[in-house]
Amino acid sequence: MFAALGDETRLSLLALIGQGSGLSITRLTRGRGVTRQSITKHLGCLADAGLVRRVRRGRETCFVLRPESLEEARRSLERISRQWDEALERLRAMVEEDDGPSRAG
Amino acid sequence: MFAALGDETRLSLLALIGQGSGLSITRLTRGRGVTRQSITKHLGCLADAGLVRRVRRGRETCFVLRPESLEEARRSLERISRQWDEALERLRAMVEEDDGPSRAG
DNA sequence: ATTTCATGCAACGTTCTGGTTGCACGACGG
DNA sequence: CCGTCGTGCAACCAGAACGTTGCATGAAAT
Repeated sequence: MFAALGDETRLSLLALIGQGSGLSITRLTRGRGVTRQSITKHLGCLADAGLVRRVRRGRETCFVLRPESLEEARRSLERISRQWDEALERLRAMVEEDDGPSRAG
Repeated sequence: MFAALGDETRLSLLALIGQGSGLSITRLTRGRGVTRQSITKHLGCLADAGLVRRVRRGRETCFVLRPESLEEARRSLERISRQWDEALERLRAMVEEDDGPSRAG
């Protein structure tokens, strides 16, 4: 999922979808200087990561955001930050004694 | 930066660094089934993305987390979610009238 | 029915990425 | 000093990712 977010095109695509929910592929392709197929692939990638959802509307395929996934990503990041905090606190505790981190792993 | 997070190895590396700050490259390589050089590259990638910082300690190079960057990533995600919320509200406003989103773009 | 529009699929080429090997260098311990 | 440990750098390879072209299909407009 972070891999899906890790591409410039996909990230901007995601932002665009977030702004105007329900945009078609052709619409999403405008002004990017790449072909529609390329965008289609990126969109597939985003959908595959669960970040967007495909909605068929007549002859066009529209995409809508799935905020739940974004939330999930944020939580992952938060978890890592939190580990950092805990590590810091543990470190501080160790410094109190003068033994050192012999069994740190 | 999301690209840096988008790799399984790097993500776990980041988590490990978060747990035991100040781990050396060789230490970080243990039990991964890949060579030290590979890990070195990943670490360079993380450092390049500003997610970790290199700290030279004698003959070994240790890595420490930079929580600020994680925070920044979380904010990006939050911004996109937020856009979604706003879009939703705008959409609702349109439905109130009975015209529909004809000039959505 | 025909034309046009929006897509989907598959094959292909090029560029990145992740991983490996081999070698050189600086730091630590005896 | 000498041997060992932990790194850094460069060359190289295989597989994945990005992007393109060409063609086929279903829906909307005329």
